[in-house]
Amino acid sequence: MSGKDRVSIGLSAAILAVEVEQPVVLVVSHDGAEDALPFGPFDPAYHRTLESGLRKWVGEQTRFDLGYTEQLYTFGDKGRHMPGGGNKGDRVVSVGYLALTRKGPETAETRWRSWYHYFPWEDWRDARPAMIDGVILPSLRKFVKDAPDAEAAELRRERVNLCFGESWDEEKVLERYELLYEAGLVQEYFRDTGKPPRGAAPSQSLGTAMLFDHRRILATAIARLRGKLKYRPVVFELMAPTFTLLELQRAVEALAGLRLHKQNFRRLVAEQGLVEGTGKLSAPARGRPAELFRFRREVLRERLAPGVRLTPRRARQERGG
Amino acid sequence: MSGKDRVSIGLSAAILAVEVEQPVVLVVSHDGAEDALPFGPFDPAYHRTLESGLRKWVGEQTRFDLGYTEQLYTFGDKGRHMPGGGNKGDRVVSVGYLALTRKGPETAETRWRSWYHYFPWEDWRDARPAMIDGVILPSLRKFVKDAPDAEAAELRRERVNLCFGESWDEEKVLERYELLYEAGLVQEYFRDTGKPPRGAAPSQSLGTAMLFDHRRILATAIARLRGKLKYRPVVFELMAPTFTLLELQRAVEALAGLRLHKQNFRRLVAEQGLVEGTGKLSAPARGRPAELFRFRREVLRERLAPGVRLTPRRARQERGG
DNA sequence: CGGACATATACTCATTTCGAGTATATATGT
DNA sequence: ACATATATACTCGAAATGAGTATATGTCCG
Repeated sequence: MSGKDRVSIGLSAAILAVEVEQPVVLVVSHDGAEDALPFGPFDPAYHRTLESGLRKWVGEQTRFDLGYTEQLYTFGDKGRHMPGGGNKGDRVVSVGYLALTRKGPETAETRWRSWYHYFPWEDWRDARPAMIDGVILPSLRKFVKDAPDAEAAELRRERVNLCFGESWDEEKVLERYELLYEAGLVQEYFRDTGKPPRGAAPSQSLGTAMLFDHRRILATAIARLRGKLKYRPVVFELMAPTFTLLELQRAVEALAGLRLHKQNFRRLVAEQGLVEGTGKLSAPARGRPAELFRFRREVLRERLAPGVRLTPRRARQERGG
Repeated sequence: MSGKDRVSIGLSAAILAVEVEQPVVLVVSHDGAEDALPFGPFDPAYHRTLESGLRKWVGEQTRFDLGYTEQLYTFGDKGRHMPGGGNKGDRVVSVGYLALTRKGPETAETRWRSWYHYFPWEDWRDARPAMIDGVILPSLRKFVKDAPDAEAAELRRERVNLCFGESWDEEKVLERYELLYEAGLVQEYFRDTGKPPRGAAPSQSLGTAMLFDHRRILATAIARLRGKLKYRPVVFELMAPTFTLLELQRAVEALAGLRLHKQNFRRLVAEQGLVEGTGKLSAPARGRPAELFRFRREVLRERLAPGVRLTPRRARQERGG
C-alpha cells in the first residue's frame, strides 16, 4: 500500500444516559454552531485498539469513563467530512460508537440533551406525536407524488408505509431519519446538497440538526440500543445501583419511546431473574413506597442470550442426513 | 490531523453460500500458505464509500457480484496485521464484511470450502461433536486450572460454561473461537504470540487455521448470520429461485448447525407468509415430490421486523407521565 | 382522623405460540 | 402389493403473553 491510500480515522461516540424519564445524549455545543457528538482522532502511534483510543480522549474531554461501549458502524462516505479541519484532499473514515453510562456532570463544552430533541417523532410515550400526521405524512405524500416515475413512486410509498405506516416499529430509527433526509425534511439535506428548500417551508424542518452526519450516527445508536434492550440486560448500565421496578420500567419506556404494561413488565423482569430485592424501600413523594432492587450481575455470565429461539430438535426424527 | 495519524484501510469479506447441506465460504488458498478471506485495500481516491470499494475489487478478483452485504466490524488492533506487505510502521485498520450469495464458480485463486472446516465444533446437526468432550473440554479444564489465581479461575470457569456448557447457543461462534484462542487451542495463538505450544499436543489444535485474523472475522460473520436468520429473511439470499420446503429447512440447518423440527418449521414459514407455492413439483430421486416454493419478495417491504416483542400498551392505564 | 389520591403488588383469565407428536397422502423400486 | 421414503395435515398439552381486576400501603389535606 502506498502513502496515497492512507486515510485518517475519526472516532465519534453517542454517549447515552437516562435521567428521570428523559433519555439523553452528550453533545458538544458551541453557540451558533450545530450540536455535535464528542469526537476525536484515532492516533495509531499511541492506541493499541480503536476502542482504547476512544476511551482515552473521551476521558480527557468529558471527565468520566464509558462503561458499556459497542462499535456501531464505520462510515467512509465521500463528502461526509468530519470536524477537526483535515488537510486538503484528506479522506476521513469515521467509526461510530455507542456508549452507555450514568448521567454525569456537564463541562464548559458539553451538555446532556434529550435525544427526542433531535428525533421528536420517536417519542410515542404520551401519544402518537402530532407532527407525524400534521407535518411528516403530508410532506412524505408529496415526496411520493414527486417521484420521477410510477415505479419509483411505488417504492417510495412502500418505504413511507414501513417507516410511518399503521404499525410502529420503534427500532426503525435510522430508516426513518434516512427517509426524512432523502425527502428533504431535515436541515442536513439542504446543507449537504446545497439545494434550496422546496415544498414544505424550511421552518418546518424536523428536529434539531447536528454537525456533519452525527444525527445519522445518533439514529444508529438509538436503533441499536432499542433493539438490544429486548434481548440483553443493557438497561442496567444506565440505572443507579438500586432502583424501584417502576423506575426501571420508566427507563425502558424512555429509551423505547413507548409505554409498557406495568404488571406484565414486572412479571417479565421477575421471571427472568434479572433483579433481586434489597429489602429496603424507596421514599417516594407520594404513594406507597416500593421495594428497591438491584441488578443481578451474575446473569451476565450465567444466562444465555434469550433471543428468539431456533429450537433444536430434541428427539430423533427420520434419518437426518 | 497530521500525516502521521494516517492509516491504511483493508477490506475483507466473508462471502458465504450454501450448497446441498454444506455451508461454504469463499477462500483464497495458495499451496503451502494459510487460507485467507478475499481481501483488498480501500482506495480513497477511487471509491466513494467503503462498500463500493469492496464490491469493486471483489468483482475483479472473484468474477461475481455480491448480493446482500453487511458491514461486520472494524478491527484496529495493533499486531493483527493484514496481507499486502505494508511499509514498516504502517498501521492497518481492517473492515470486515459479510456477503451472502449463491455458490458460483471457483477461480485459480479461490475456492469454496465448508466453514465447518474452520469450526468443526460448530456443527451439531448429526450429534454433539465428539471433539468437544474428547479434546476441547479437557483442555479447557486445564486452562481453568492454570489460571493465575482463584478469581481468574472462576471467571474462566464461567466462560467455559457459557461457551461449551450444558446448553448450546449456536450464536456464540465468536465467543467460542476467542476462548479457544486464549486457551491456546488454535494455531493462530502460537503464530501470533510466538509462544511454544504447551500442554495439549499441537497436533490437537482445532480446525484449520487462517491467515492473520481472518478466522476471527469468519466467526463474526457466522455469528451474525446465525443471529439474523431468526428475525430477517436472509436465508433466501442463499437459495435458488425456487426450492422445496425441505431444501429451505436443510439450508437453515446447515447455517445454524442444528436440526429442526420439520412440521413446526413449515408451520412457521407458512404462517409468516415468507413463501408462496409455484404449483410445480420437484422431481426427487425417492419419495413423494414436494411443491416448489419461491420467496415472497414483498415481505422485505411490507413486513415489520418480527423481533422479540416489546409490546406497547394498548389501553390507557394510570396517568402515564 | 378519614377520605381522596397515588402507587405497589398479587392474582386471574383467555389467547396465542410453541414443542412434540400422530395420521395420512403420494411417490419409487421390486 | 408392499417396503420405503418423503410430503403434508392435523392434534394436543405446556408455556408465554396481553390485558385485566383486586387489594395493600403509603401521603396529603381538610
